[in-house]
Amino acid sequence: MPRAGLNTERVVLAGADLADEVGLEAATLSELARRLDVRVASLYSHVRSSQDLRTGIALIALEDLAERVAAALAGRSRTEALSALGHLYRDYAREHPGRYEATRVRLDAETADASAGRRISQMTRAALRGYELSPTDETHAVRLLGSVFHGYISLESAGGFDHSRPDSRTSWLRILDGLDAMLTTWSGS
Amino acid sequence: MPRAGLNTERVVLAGADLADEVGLEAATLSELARRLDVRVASLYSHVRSSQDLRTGIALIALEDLAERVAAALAGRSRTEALSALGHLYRDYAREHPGRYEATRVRLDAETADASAGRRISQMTRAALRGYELSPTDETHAVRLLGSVFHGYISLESAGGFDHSRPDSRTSWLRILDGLDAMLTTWSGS
DNA sequence: CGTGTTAACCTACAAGCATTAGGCATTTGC
DNA sequence: GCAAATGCCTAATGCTTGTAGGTTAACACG
Repeated sequence: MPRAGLNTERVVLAGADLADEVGLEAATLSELARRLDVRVASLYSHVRSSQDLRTGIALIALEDLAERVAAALAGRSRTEALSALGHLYRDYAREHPGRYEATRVRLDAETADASAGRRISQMTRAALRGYELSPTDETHAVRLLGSVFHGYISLESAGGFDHSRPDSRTSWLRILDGLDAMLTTWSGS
Repeated sequence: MPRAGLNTERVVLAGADLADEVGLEAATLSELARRLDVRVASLYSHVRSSQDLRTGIALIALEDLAERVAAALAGRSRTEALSALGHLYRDYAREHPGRYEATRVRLDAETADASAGRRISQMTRAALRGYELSPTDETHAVRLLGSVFHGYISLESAGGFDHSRPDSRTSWLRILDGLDAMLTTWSGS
């Protein structure tokens, strides 16, 4: 019988696609094996554990995001950069819900440090430079943006804004606008 | 042999406590049965399913929160109300991490409608009245606050702000301050 | 004080997932 | 063509959820 010809990368990629389809929770090794037409035990040659698969998906997602962040921020600053970042995250979460979910799994310190996560926060920080905040406020701002982006996306994907007016996109625009104004105000304080 | 004397309320309460201790994910019916010194199957007399238990925990948590929100908002408006709300959520999430997590489980429309969640959003809306926003902006503001609170708490509890300066509380204060300023600005637009 | 009903609890079982151990077969490098 | 590495397998264990159906304690009532 012919082999599937798997390796770690292919397994994790297939895992990421599966997570996008059925949600991270439901992206089990069993289901993955079924899709790859392979026995569950075989996956353990490529992935250490179920948790390890999730970590792998998270790393892929962070790489994806870092790439998009870099592209989105090129040549932009302040209002434009902020808006680009906001839309980017929201779009990514819609396009790749499973991968996005995975970015919230806890990584141990070393893994997190070696991940694209660091690059992302550095780029975000750099994008905020246009607001001319104090270094401390820059940190607060990075945390604020992370919170709003993640929080909004999370509530939205949980269906929190469905069936209620105004539509979600309108709120999103208004919020990005508000954040821009807020950071502009921070410049002076 | 003596009976444990359980009923739905006691089981769900014990489930909530368990979730606070070990996390919502790890609060399984098996573990719960172990703690209550009862067989797993017996729990099915009180709870329809594992998901049903989680829903029950969510409803408890929403009740808890509604109560606290009501107390926190009494006699406060604008800056004070916003700050009280912010601290309240953050404190609750620290005090009852499992219950807080449960507030994020998807509820079906009827359940959500009958839950304390509605009351919470109504009270939140009322608290914002002091900013004299347009009805539309009031909705945007409720969504923004929900996003920031949930997002920050989520990132913080995932350890995102550990081992980095300035400490998390300082950022939290700064962010609440910024939100207040932002809503104040919205009044005029 | 029996007696019947209800509710609490049980045993037994089936099915799904994660994980490990150990073995066979296909590729690949030499 | 052969050895080593790699890919995949079967088998078995343990944990979780969930269902079916049986037993017994508690309690109200004649």
